[in-house]
Amino acid sequence: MDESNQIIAQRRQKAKELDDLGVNLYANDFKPGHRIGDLLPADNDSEAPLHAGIMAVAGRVMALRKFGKAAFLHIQDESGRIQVHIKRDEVGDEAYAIFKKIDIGDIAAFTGPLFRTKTGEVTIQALSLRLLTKSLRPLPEKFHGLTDIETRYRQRYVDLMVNPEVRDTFRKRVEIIRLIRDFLSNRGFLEVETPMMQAIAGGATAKPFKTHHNALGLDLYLRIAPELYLKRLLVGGLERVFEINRNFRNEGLSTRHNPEFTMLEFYQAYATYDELMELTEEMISWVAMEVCGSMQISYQGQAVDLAPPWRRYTMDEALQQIGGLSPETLTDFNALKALADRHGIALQPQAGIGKVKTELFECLVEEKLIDPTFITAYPTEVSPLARKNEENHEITDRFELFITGREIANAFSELNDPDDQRRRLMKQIEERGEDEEIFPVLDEDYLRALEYGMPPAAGEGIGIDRLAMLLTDSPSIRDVILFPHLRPEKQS
RNA sequence: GGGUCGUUAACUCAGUUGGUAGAGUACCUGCCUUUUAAGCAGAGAGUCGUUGGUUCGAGUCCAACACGACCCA
Repeated sequence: MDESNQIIAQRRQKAKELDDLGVNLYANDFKPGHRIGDLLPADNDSEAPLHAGIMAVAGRVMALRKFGKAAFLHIQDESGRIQVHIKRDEVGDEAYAIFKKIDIGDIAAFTGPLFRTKTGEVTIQALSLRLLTKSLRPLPEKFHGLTDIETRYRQRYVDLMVNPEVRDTFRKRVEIIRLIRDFLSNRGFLEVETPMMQAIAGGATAKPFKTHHNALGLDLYLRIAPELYLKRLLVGGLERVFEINRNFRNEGLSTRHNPEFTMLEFYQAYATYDELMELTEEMISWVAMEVCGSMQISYQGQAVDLAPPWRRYTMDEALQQIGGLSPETLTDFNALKALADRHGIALQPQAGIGKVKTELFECLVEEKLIDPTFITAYPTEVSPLARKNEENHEITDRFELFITGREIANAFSELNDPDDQRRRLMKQIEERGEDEEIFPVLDEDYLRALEYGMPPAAGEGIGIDRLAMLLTDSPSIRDVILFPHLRPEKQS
């Protein structure tokens, strides 16, 4: 696709010819009077009266059918696509000569009244035209469009231009986030921003990206979670806070993982994880209703019913009823370890019964949870920031939400006992194994904050990308991230 | 990290047993004032991902590498 390409050379030649005629190839003095979508009758009503008067629209030329002294073309702006009819007799010889040098892909403006063609299509009868931006590269073919996945991700601008369903997906993504903001704001949550660059990357178990601040002579990490900062705000007296922003994890890429991804976290003082289950059901089903028009949706051919209430299992129940474990196995550490071994699960020597159960759950149960399902009673061993259950200290007051076999949310009543928190973080550090990139040091300031007293609270994280995948029926996380990470192209 | 598949014109794709590369769209020229995958006629366009190897001869066979997709870890 270098500059010696024939089509590009021809377009550059046309651009030069237009320039020689005194046409500004990159004019910025035209103000559209109308959005294209506003000119088109709703529901394709073929009887609807048309707007009267002279319309002035601008957009990208997406299709062009020339007939010598007249032509039809389609121009597209963000709101829609409309046909334009242009006749030499209407616009004059000079303007028509310029029009003949306009290519598919150029951005142009047209003015004129609306009419219907004999096939009934609402069309602008051009009285004048302006070239606004010359395009030097050809658009993908009109019928098959752009389907090559690599090009679609690398050149998302072309993907967005020619694939309306891609524009639709990203509009829905924006809408999902807006609705969540509204939902939480209406419940008195305050949207806050906490550091992306952290000296200690806490709040989750993941490898962070490392960076360096020159003036401070300080290594910093891109955050893997905002959790510990948001809970500091609870200490400070902000009783309902949320943040929707990027987290960064220095791990592999897949259809479900991008190294930077968008996370909602919210915290509510004096609430418990039970209340957050209700809030989550209400919020996600409402967002689905608003975005998809129904709570019964389809994901990759699979029916998913998002209407509350949602199923709830404790982890032990799920392991028995869905994973097929017997009650005896569930309490027999050696039997659990043997079962894990049979499923090829590699366990650290220090792994306790809670860790083994969690691994078995991920292996045997997770992918079978298609309709929304809350899994509660997570082992304390795998929940270092969650409050222990009052009756049973081996489990926490925590849930995770699974839909279509994927973890969508993780929430718990918060641990606010500073001494217990210190012990649990220390245990994590001791057991981190050889991987020192995880949990580099104890976050003493967080513990100090807890010592001031954090109100009892519950908090939750929801993966926005995965929620967007679900509600836009997208098979890959890359389909809901505008510019997903790929290896750089070779520079020619 | 491992496995499978893919990479050919701007786009979407063919390419047989190894014998100097094809189509549609796009682009260019001509005709054409209600078309919409407009039509008709004609022309041009390729480092077959990269680098090696086998061979008289490689898009095709072999190897390594690059990029991507999917699956597994």
